[in-house]
Amino acid sequence: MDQLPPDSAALSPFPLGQEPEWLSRLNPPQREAVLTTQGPVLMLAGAGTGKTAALTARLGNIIGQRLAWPSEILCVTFTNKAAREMRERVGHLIGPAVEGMPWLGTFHAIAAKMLRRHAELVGLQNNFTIIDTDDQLRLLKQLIVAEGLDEKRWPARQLASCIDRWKNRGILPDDLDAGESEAYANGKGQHFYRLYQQRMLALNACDFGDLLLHVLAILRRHRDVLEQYQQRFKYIMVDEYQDTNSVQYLWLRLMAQKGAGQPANICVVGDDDQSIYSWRGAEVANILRFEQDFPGAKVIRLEQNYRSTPHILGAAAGLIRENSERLGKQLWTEATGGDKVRVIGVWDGPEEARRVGEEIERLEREGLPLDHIAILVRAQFQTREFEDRFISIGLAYRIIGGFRFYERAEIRDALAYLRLIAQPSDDLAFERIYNTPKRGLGDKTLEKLHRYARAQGMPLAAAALHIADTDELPARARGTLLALMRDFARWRDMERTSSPAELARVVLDESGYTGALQAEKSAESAGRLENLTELARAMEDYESLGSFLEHVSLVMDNDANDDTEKVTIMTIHAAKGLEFSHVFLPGWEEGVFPSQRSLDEGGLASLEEERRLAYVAITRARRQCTISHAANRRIYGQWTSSIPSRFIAEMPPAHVAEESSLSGGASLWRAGWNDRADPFAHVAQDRPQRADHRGPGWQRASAQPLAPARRIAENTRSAVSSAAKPRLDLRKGDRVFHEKFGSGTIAVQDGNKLEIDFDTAGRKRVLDSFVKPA
DNA sequence: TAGGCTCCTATTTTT
DNA sequence: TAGGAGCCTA
Repeated sequence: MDQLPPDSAALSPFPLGQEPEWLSRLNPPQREAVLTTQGPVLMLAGAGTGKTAALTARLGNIIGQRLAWPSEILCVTFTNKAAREMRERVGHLIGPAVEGMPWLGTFHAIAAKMLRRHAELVGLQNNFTIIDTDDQLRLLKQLIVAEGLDEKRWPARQLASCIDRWKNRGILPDDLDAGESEAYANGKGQHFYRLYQQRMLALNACDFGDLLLHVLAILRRHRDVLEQYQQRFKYIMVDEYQDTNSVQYLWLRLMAQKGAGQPANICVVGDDDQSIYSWRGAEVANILRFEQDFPGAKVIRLEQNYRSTPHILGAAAGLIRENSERLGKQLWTEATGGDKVRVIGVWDGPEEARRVGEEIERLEREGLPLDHIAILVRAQFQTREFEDRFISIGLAYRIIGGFRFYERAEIRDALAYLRLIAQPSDDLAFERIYNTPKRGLGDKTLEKLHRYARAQGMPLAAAALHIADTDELPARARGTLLALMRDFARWRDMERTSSPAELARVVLDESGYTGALQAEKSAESAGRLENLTELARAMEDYESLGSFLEHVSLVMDNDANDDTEKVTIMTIHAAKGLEFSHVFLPGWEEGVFPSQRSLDEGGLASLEEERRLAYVAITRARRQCTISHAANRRIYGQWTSSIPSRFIAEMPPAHVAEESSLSGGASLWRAGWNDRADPFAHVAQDRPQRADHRGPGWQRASAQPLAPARRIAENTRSAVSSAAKPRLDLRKGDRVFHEKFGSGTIAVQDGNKLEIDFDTAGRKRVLDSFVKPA
């Protein structure tokens, strides 16, 4: 493995001794992947094997060798983050030439770009709107109700997920077979799918699935367009190929086709063992049959892992070996030593959070920065336990996930205003804001508007203007509508002369939106106002409203620009592609992980996906991986007891160290229980909201003999952290604002820790970095 | 029309 | 448990 294959030197296009550093530091398989520039290549890259380095080096080599211009390379990723990272890293290799890579981006961004060029071929205008799931659901709901169906019996969500699935597979309404149509409302699936697509065209709108589906339809129906792209793209590269769905696959295959006898220059990178998005339409089969799809494909395995210790790799490898249907890889590392994967059994959820918290405090005392530590969970609800605990012990954490920036209600509202300015026919945007902020326009008015708009065949905004001339509406509603439409006319004028950011600020102000939020004065409203400010700030980078709107629907994500050291809490899905020195994996219990739903539905395939998820989780860790399982857990307010996850037993014992607090803890508890009236009153004080829990788990946890030890740990900790400098701008008695708890008054200041009497949430201990002066 | 009350549901979520 | 959605009443 560490010997260069004989032909390797010959492969090098550089004279001996003059190789650039980025090439010579690659290992042999990476090098082979970089230097194989003709024909299809499948790069099977295990976790932590330097996949991105190889991929960017390959790009750099192709451009550096002048095998293609940057504009002749199609390079697709799944996330904006990956695209950004790739652009940056290639930039380091080839310099400003990277600016000329217009076709490096996410599938959706690239598809949108193509679609804007050829929109008329599918009946759209090139300024079509890209709608999000929220708009999609509202639209579907309208259709369902309009067709006289009970929306409760046949939820819009269900229809949305059917349509999504069909689109992911490249099925148009006409191609849908009767069996599939059965999936919604007794065979009405096809009917609704067709209605929805018609409505989308009428609205000049696309959902995410449409972007790819429309482009596929164009490529299939218009040879000239297809050939144009086939000729343009001399090279195609695809990251995370195991996550492609059918449309993406068909799309790539069409584009990669060359004339007879010419090999397709397509290079895909992926890892079948890290395929965890089948529920979003990803087809592992795409990567499994790459060699058949592209005959003569060279398969290159990247198996040398640069991330984890042998024990971590061994545990992960043993686990994933339980799966069938694998291309098979054997990860290895030159690293030696390191701890075994730890498995800890605890009594219940709160104890688990306590243990993890103590462990993290210990690591912190040993000098490990908090941002090297992550807690990776199967499902969002698991984060709460940790959040509660970390707040009470004053441990800095950050939760990744939940709402993305542009999914927040206030951002969507603001965007709806802007969309309606850019496109008066955007009915969905109109509906969203016509009574936001509240201006006294209700359902009755909207219904009339709808009727009028349909009868006249015009968009809602136009109908609003027209109807104001009639007696259809009461005078007050008429006046309000007219005023609103006048505002829009004014904003549209302004759009031509002002920057998007300026326009946004004016619109939010003049519409009364910010005013309404300011008047609200709730814990959330302050945060919302801040988000709106942030939105306007983000718009400053854009020339036109149109370019901003395109960007926001496809590319905008909120990387918390927060550089303080914090423990990261997130789902395993969100952690794919990341690495941490120390990783905690809580909740490895049957029913939680693997999740109950995957056990109930989906059979073996879905169990194997859970197992891949476990594999991804373990391989995030560089030095230490700690798995825990609790005997009791409260899920949806119900105490449930569970057994350890099967995945624990599937890891080879040689790489695992098991410890349990259960036997010792429980027997000690039994011995001492009668002697103590309420030995853990202080625990209850910590969490008064939990004092009424009388479930067995709670009682046992309260009685945990670990608690005194914990008290000591906390004392030690505060002795240490008293040294942390208090903030000079805060003092006892000051009014402050906390994002989660709202406003309150500082009662105690202890180093960087505060005890605050919150107006609504009561007294809490928090870190001063979490509050700001009110 | 708006706010209050009750009922219902509940993974993962790159775009 | 908790949040959202829909229904009902002032």
